[in-house]
Amino acid sequence: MPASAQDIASSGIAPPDTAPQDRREEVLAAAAECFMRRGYEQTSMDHVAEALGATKGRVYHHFRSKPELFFQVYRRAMDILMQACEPVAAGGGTGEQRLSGMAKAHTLCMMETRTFQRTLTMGVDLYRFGGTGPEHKAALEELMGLRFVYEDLFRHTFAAGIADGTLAVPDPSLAMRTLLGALNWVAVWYSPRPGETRQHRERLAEEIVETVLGGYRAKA
Amino acid sequence: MPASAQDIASSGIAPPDTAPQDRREEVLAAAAECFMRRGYEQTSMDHVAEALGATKGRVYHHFRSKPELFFQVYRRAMDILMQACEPVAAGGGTGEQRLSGMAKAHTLCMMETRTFQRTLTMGVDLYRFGGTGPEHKAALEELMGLRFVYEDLFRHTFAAGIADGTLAVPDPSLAMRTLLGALNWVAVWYSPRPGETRQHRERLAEEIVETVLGGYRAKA
DNA sequence: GTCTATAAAGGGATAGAC
DNA sequence: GTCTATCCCTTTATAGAC
Repeated sequence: MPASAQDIASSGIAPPDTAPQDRREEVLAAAAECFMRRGYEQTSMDHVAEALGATKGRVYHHFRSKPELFFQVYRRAMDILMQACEPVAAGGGTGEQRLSGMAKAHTLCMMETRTFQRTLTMGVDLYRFGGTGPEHKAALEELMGLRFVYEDLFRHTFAAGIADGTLAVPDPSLAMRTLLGALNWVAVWYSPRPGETRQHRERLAEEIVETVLGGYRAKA
Repeated sequence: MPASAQDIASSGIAPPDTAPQDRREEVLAAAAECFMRRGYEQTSMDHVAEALGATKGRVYHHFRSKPELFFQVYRRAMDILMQACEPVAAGGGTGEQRLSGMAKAHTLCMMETRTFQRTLTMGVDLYRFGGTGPEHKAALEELMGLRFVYEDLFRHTFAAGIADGTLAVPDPSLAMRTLLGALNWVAVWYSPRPGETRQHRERLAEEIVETVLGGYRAKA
C-alpha cells in the first residue's frame, strides 16, 4: 500500500498513483464498515469520515447524501454475490452440484465481505419500514429488483435439480428463502479468527453447506 | 378495558383501578408497538409518547432512557420465545419430535411478532459494537445471557436427538446456528396477507420446518 | 402522574477557503 | 480533493408547572 488513508487526508491531494476510482472505493469500504457496526440510522457522516481519518468534506465530495452512500454499498454487495454465484449457476453439473457450489460461494461472500453483506440485509428493512424519504423509493425499487434477480438464480437451480432428480423440495421459492436464510445468518455470527486462512474459511463453508443441504434428520 | 390510553393521558391522573405496574406496562407495550412498526433506531421517544396519546413526560416518568426502554422490550421479546419453546423442549417425544415442535413455535413467533423479533436480533449487535456507554454493560451482558440460554435449548435438543438416533448432524452448535438462521430469516421476508388466520400461519410454519429439517437433496 | 417548555447535543448538508 | 465553519433541524433528557 503506497500511502495510508491518514497520509492522503492530511496532504489534501491524491497521490498520482491513486486512481480517482480507488479514492471513491475507500469511502465506500469505510461506509460499509460503519453501517455494519452501528446500523444505518446510527451511522453519521462524521463516523464514516472518522473511519477514513478524514472529515465530512471528503465523503460529500464523492457521495451526494447518506442514502446515496447506502445505496452504493448495497449495489456493491449485490455485485459481489452475483459475480460469485452466476458462473456456478450457469456452469455444468446436476442441479444439486450447482446448488451446492452456489451455496458455498454465497457463504464465502458472507464471511469475506460481511460489512457489505450486513448492509445489504439492512436494505430490506429500509425498504419495508420506509426509513428513508419517498424521494428514494425509486432507487430502492431498483435495488430490490437486483436482489430478486439473484434469488432467481437459486430458484431456477432448485427447479433444475427437481427436474433432474437430484433435489427434492415441496416449493422452490420457499426452499430458496430458507436456504439463503441459513447462509445469510453466517454474516451475523461469523467473525474471523486471528491467522485464519482462505482454506479454513472454505472448509467451514463446506461444513455449513453440508449441514444445511443434507438436513438435520437421521437418514433411515 | 375501563379507560383508553387517551382518556388516562388527558385526565392527568391514574384511575384508582389501574395499578402502577399496569401503567408501566402500557408504556412498554406502546414502545414495543413502535419498535415493531419502525425498528429501534427510527423510533424516537416522541413516537412512543404519540402512540400512547401522551407526551414524553409520561414515558420518562416510567423509563429513564431510550436504551432502558429498549432493554425492557428486548427482555419481553426473549420471554415470548422462551415461553413458546421451553415447554416443547422439556416435553416428551424423540429429539427430532421436540426439535420439530420448537422450530414450529419459533417460526410462529417470527411471523406474529415479526419486527419485534428483528429488533431483538439486530439491535443487540448495535449495542455490542459499542454505541452506548459502559453504564449499560451489565444489562447488556444479562440480555446476551438470556439469548445464550435460549440457544442452548436447541443445542441440547440436537444432542438428545443424536443420542436417540433421530437426528444426524456433524456439530450441534453449527446445526443450531444454521437452523435458527433459516427460521429467523422468516421475519425478514414474511408479511401477513389480508384475512390471514392463525391456521394459515401454522400451515406455513409446518411447511417451512419440513423443508429445513428434511434437507434439500433428493433421498436415495 | 402528566404536561409544557427548554436546554444540550448530535447530525445532515452547504459554502467557501486552500 | 479535502478541510473548516456554519446553518438548521431533530432528538434526548430535564425542570418546573399543574
